[in-house]
Amino acid sequence: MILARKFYEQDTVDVARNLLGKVLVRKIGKTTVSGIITETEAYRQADDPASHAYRGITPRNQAMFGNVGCTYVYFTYGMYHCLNVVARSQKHRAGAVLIRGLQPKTGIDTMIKNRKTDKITNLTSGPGKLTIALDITKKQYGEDLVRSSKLYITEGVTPDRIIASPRIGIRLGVDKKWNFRTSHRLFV
DNA sequence: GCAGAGATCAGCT
DNA sequence: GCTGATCTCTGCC
Repeated sequence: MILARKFYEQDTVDVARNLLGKVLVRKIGKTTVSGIITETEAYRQADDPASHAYRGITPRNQAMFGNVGCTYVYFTYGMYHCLNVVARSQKHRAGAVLIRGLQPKTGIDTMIKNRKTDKITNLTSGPGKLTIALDITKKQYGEDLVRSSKLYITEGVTPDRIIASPRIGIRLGVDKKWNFRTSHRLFV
C-alpha cells in the first residue's frame, strides 16, 4: 500500500520517525529494486540552521518548499546525490526527510551492479550509496512519491525500537536529536 | 583496523 | 575561494 499524501503532512520530525520500516521502491526498467528504510534525518526550516532551507528558497532547495510527498534530490561533495522526501506540517514553510540508510529487499543483484560491490551491508548503508544503488539522480528531483509508478514508498514493517541521535556531519543544530534509526538494521 | 587525502559542484559566512 | 546532510582508496599500524 502506497503511503498517502497525508502521511507527509505532519511535522517533519514525526515523518522522519514514521518512515522507519517503510519500503522504498524503485523501478528501473523491468526491475524492481527496494529496501526497508532503516535510517532517516529530519531537516526543517527557520528553526533549523543545519537545513538547506534555513536561509530561504534557492533554485536548488525549492523542492523543500514545494508539495509534500515529492522528492528533494541534491548533489553534494561534487560526486554524490542524496535523496530526501518533502514533509512538513502547516506550521513550517519547508522541510524534508533525508533517507540515510536502507536494508536491501529486492533487486539486490541490480544494486550490486550499480554499486560495483557485492557486500550486502555496503550496498545502501549511507545516503550517497543508496542513491547509486537505486539509480537516483537529479532526474528524480521533485518526483511525486504518491503518484509515481517508478519511485514510491509503501507500508512495511513496524520497527520494534527506534534510536534518536544528533544528525550526522553537521556543525549547527547538533542539539536536535533528529536522526532516527531502527535497532534491527544490518549495518553498524 | 583506522586515519587521512582526494574527488570536484553549488551556494554562500 | 571555501565548505559541505559523502564515500572510497591508500598507507600505515
